[in-house]
Amino acid sequence: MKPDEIRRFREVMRQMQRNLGLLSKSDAACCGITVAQCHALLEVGRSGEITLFNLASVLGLDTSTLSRTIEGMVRIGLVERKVNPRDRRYLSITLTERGEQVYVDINRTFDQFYADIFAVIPEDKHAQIFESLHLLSTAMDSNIDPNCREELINEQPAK
Amino acid sequence: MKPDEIRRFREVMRQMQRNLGLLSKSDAACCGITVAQCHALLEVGRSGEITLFNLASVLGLDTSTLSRTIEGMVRIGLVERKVNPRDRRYLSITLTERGEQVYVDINRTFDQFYADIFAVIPEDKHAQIFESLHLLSTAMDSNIDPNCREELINEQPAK
DNA sequence: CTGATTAGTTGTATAATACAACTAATGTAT
DNA sequence: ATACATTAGTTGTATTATACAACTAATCAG
Repeated sequence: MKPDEIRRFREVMRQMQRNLGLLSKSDAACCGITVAQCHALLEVGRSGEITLFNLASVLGLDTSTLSRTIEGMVRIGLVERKVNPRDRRYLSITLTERGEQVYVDINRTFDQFYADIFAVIPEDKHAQIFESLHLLSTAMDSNIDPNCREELINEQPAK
Repeated sequence: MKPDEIRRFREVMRQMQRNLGLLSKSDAACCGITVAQCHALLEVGRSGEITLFNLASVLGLDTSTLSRTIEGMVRIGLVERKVNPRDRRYLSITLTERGEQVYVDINRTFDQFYADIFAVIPEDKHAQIFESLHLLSTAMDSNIDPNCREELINEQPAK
C-alpha cells in the first residue's frame, strides 16, 4: 500500500461518506421525518419489536438521545411504546400501522437507490464489489477503537 | 442484484457509514477539535489556500455554517483569514503554523487507520477493493443530485 | 451611475447528540 | 427480607452542526 494510494482511497471514502449522508437526508426529508427518526424507524422495522436500550446499542447512541427521538416518533404516530409487563423497566417499541407504511416506503427508496447504482456498474463487477465492501467493513469493525493522544491542542490564546 | 443481496449490501454500507463517523469523531477529539473543524482543516490543508465560498462548496455546506466554523478555527489559531486585495469580497483562508501541525497529525492518523485496515486484509484483495470502491463511488456520484460540486471551484492551486 | 450579482456575516431556528442526575424496577448478598 | 447494586429509561443542560433569511460590502454589467 503506497502512501498516494491510501490518499486516493481516503478521498473516495470521504466522497462516499458524504453521498451516504445526502442519501439519508433526502430520503428522510421525502417522508417528512428527520434523519435520526429515519434510522430508528429502519431499525425498529427490522427488529419488529425492540427495547429502547437495545435500539440505542444497535444505533450506537446514548439512551437519552434515543428516548427523545422515540418520543418524537410516538408524537407523530410512527411507533408505539409500551411497558413490558414481565419487566416493567423495559419498553417494547413497535411500528404503528402508519410507521409500517413509512418503513416500507423508505426501504423501497433505499433499495431503489442501490439498484440504480448497480444498474450503471458492469454486472461482472457486482460480486467483486460485494466481497470488497464486506472485507472492508469487517476489517473496519475490528479496527475501530478510540485511543487518543491528548497532546496537541487545548486552548490557544486568542491573538 | 437480488433483493436480499441489496439488503445485505445496504447493511454493510450502513455499518461502514457509522464506522467512518466514529473515525472522524475520535480523530478530531484526539486533536482537541470538532468534527466540522477537522473536515475544514483537511480541506484547507489540501488546497493550501481557499476562499470561504469554495470551501463551503467542497464540503457541501452553507457559507453561514462555514463562516462560523472558520471563526472558531481562527480563534483557536488553526487558520488565518485575510481579505484578498484583488477582490475584497473574497477571503483567503490558509493554515497557520499550528494548523499545519494539526493537519499533518490528522492526516497521519487517517493514513494509519487505513493502513491498519488494509493490513488485516489479504494483499491479493487490495487492488480489487480499490477498484470496487472507485466504481461504487463514481456510480453514486452520478446518481446523487450533483448539486454542489466541482463546477463552482475556479481558482485554487492544489497541494 | 444604477441595478444586479457575489462573498461573507449575523440572527434565528432546529436537529442531533452526550453526560449527569434522577426515578422506578429488578436483582443479589448477607 | 432488607439493604445495596444494577438496569432501563427520562429529564435537565450544554454543545455541535446545520440551514435559511436578512443583511453588508464589494464588484460587475449595461
